[in-house]
Amino acid sequence: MNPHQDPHPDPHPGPPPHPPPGHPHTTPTQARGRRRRTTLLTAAVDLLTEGGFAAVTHRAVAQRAHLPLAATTYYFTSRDQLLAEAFAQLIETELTTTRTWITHHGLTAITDQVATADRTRQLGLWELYVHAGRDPVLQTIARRWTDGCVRIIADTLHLPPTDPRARLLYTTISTLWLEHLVEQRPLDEARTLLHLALENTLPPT
Amino acid sequence: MNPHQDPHPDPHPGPPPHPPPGHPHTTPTQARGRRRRTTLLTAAVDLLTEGGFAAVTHRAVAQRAHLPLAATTYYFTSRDQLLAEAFAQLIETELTTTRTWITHHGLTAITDQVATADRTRQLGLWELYVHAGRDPVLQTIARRWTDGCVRIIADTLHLPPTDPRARLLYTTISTLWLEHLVEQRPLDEARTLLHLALENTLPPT
DNA sequence: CTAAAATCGGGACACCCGTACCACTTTCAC
DNA sequence: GTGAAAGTGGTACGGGTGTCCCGATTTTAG
Repeated sequence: MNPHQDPHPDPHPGPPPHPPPGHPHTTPTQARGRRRRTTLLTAAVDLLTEGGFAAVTHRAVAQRAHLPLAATTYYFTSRDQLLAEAFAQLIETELTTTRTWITHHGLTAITDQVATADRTRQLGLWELYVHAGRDPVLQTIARRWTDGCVRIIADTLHLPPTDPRARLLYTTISTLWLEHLVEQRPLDEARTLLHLALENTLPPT
Repeated sequence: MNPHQDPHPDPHPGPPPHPPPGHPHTTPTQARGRRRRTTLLTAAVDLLTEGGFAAVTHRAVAQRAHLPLAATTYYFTSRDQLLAEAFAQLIETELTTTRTWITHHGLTAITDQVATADRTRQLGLWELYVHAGRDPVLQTIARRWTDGCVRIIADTLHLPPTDPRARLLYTTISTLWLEHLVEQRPLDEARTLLHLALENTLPPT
């Protein structure tokens, strides 16, 4: 990932009056800059969902955003940071999307939501999720993802957020989802198993 | 993945007397060659489990196997084929390992097996599993993996291989495993949930 | 023993990558 | 207005990658 490692040891330490000469690497102060930054970010998210993980390169992102190559290094310290922010944004939108879907269609319709949504998009999501196991920064984002999903299930079933039954149901849904995505197993099996899981964990009152 | 695409359109079709001049790309006829091929394969598996997915490059594999770079392209048509075979082998060994573990220690001890085993190794496994969603060849191997795991659970619980309860239990175990791997959640929670799942799906007789 | 087939391995090609450089323009505080 | 700060973008560098070429070597068939 890092061809060179710290080619500028900065022989004269001390509080830099500013980051190098230029390079905000955070939220820019000017309006256009902020717009550009978010443009780059959404371009990164799109690439992530299309070609997965390896498709998010500086050049590809810049081209997708119709910005020069140097813009990516200007607004983001490194590819890793870009990836992390893209991951976080992807997860937030995904969480709100599924939450509204479930409140409208009910929990058991989650199988249809999975079937409907963009397959490669979800593959990119899981790809990055697994990759998070090797990167502490991404790891916290991954936890946010799992917690969010469990929370949605708990809310839908009117359970307390920490009820182990919600957690348990999520484990089943998660695997069914991932298997459908990766192995393209038929949806009927997933539906059947989901109903079975619901009966097991929430015996009919 | 493919810098060039088919630079040799082979203007004179017809059954090639042999693959190009050399290049078996399958099991070699000579003993030494067969040994070399498996050496490369295990080197690929090792790299896969250490650095994940992106670490399996021709050069890295060759160096690990103490063979020249050209050996990798000689015994495997492409990096993708190498990856596929490494994936298949990794899964077979993993399946037999967990099977013997479970028959010795019982199903609920699976959490300890997960805790014991090499973390990066399992991350590489899941990484490739998700990647299989984009590659039909890997997809069949991924199915073999899931089916094998379900089969192990069914056998352990003396259930018929297609019993949905075994399938359901696997979904829970799978997610708990993956979450422990990626998010490094505490093992206690996993143990508790596993017991809960067992009680739910197999009510005490 | 000999020729053909299989195998070997060093080097090269073409490409893509992340990042840094640096002259240039725009924006903004005073 | 004016100078500093922020932003901009073409370009270059050093490195890694998959794959191929092709002469040299080994194995094997006849």
